[in-house]
Amino acid sequence: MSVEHLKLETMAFKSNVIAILEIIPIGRVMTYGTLAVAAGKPGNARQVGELLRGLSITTDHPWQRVINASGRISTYKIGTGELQRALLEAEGVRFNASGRCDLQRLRWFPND
DNA sequence: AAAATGACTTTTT
DNA sequence: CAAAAAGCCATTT
Repeated sequence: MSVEHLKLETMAFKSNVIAILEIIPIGRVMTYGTLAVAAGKPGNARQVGELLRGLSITTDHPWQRVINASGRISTYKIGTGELQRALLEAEGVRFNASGRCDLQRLRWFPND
């Protein structure tokens, strides 16, 4: 495989992630890991996070619908996770006392 | 080119 | 159940 091809592959991965991100229904969530799987690169959860960081929060993308595998907010490491939580609560996502949401019920996958 | 990094995840304490 | 360790992999130093 050529280096060029690999580069195109990661570019495709990134646009896939964005495309999927855009169609996550309001009030539903995806984890970094499953989003990576849906975009065609299992094991690349961290790279999904990297990409989302690049979107720099103020965009129109529904970045708030991506959370970690334990059902919690992960953005506190780069800023305040309060914003993400508020945005999610505004669309109906509830969080329990330990900061977790019901992943079993709210997890979404294309073709759910 | 080797080592560190990190919006992660899974397994093991 | 919470915390630590180990695994992971593209990107950045």
